[in-house]
Amino acid sequence: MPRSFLVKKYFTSKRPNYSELECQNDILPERYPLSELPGANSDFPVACFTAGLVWDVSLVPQLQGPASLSGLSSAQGPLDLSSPSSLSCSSSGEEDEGRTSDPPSPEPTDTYHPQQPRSRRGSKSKPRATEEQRETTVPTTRPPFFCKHCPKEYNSLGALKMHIRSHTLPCVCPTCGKAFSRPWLLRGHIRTHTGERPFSCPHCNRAFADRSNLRAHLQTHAEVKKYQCSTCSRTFSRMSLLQKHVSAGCPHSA
DNA sequence: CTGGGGAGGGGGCCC
DNA sequence: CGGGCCCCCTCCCCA
Repeated sequence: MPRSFLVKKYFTSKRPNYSELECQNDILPERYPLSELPGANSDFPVACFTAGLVWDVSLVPQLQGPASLSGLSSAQGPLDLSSPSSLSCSSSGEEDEGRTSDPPSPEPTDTYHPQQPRSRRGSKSKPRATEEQRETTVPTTRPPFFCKHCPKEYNSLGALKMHIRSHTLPCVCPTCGKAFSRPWLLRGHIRTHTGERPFSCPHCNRAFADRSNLRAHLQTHAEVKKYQCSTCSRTFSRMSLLQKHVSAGCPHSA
């Protein structure tokens, strides 16, 4: 979903790293929305094979791990259509536990359980390196914060609150009533109603409502794609395709 | 069956 | 501390 329809200020100290995307393509992204394409590393494709830019299937954890912890995908339970309240999200969502589609936590106790040590980081498949580092190098002195809806835990209240929104889904689409955890998810969803597609491909005429989808699309233009089979060296634009390739039995594996 | 688009979710970072 | 945005990932569906 458009996680990025919100035009943003680029040129700030922090820039999105699109080099990964574009380096495999030769054209400069003039039509890229927001003119944001990175200082285009128009490196040679091969140069992109650095630091894991091309995924080797051997490095991929067990395909399809517990990946889908997003039990919310079908979180379309009974929505509270009574108060669409435009695009605004009811910020008091943390309290109304009724809307979550997640099964209640086995331990429906309180939200915070300082002191109870549990496994850190209970979700994302691939934590960012910086965070990884931080966690290993900086001894966490603060007690973890536990979600009362699920077993997840966080080191900061802010992170926990953010997570809880995925249970309470305070942002409701005024058009169809679908609920989302964050305002920008809702705004992206609204694009599906309006048909707005601000992200156009610099290589073809296609346009997308979601930057992530454009990014995936750009892979289809790349000669050398991001995900590579360690056996036959064939590359794929998506992890899922690589997984299929492997599970279907790479012709070169036997 | 494969490749690709559409839609959505999550955590982290910066302001 | 919260909002906004980023990147990454996944699932579903269709050509």
